[in-house]
Amino acid sequence: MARKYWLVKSEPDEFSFDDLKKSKNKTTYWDGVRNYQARNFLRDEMKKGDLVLFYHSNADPLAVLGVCEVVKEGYPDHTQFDPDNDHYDPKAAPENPTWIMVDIKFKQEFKNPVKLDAIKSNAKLKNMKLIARGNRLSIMPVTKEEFEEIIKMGSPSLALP
DNA sequence: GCCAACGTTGGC
DNA sequence: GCCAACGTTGGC
Repeated sequence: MARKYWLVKSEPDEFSFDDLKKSKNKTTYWDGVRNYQARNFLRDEMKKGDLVLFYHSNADPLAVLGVCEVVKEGYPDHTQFDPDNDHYDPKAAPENPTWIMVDIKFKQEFKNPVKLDAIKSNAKLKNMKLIARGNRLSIMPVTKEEFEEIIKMGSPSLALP
């Protein structure tokens, strides 16, 4: 199976790219996704070794900060069972979890964060879901071509395996 | 802070 | 199963 490419959004006030870099083993579990379409990506399609663009939403600047990698495939998001957690879901049952998370690991920080404006004005990126009208998905697939173009804009010298 | 767009909920 | 109401997202 060929490697897939993704983009995840995070509000840096909640969890920033820097927070990921400072996490233990530069790895975190991607909890709190409560959208079925995004859940299906987490559960069915994100595989170990897939590469992920890390985007800051509701932020200044609005930009892709760098790249991380899926290091653990979909497993139950424990926060759905925790009444004290903001993402608690009273309808979720441990024997049949509704919500799924993966683990991602920091891989590369861009020299130049790739700003939303730059993405919008790049003709090669005009079909990115990120800039589609009304898009609210927090996890979305990115094509190989789009991924490579973003890399080129962010860290021209970076060679990816 | 505004508001358009979208997903979810719940009454019928 | 429809759809109005509501809550959330996220750029501006």
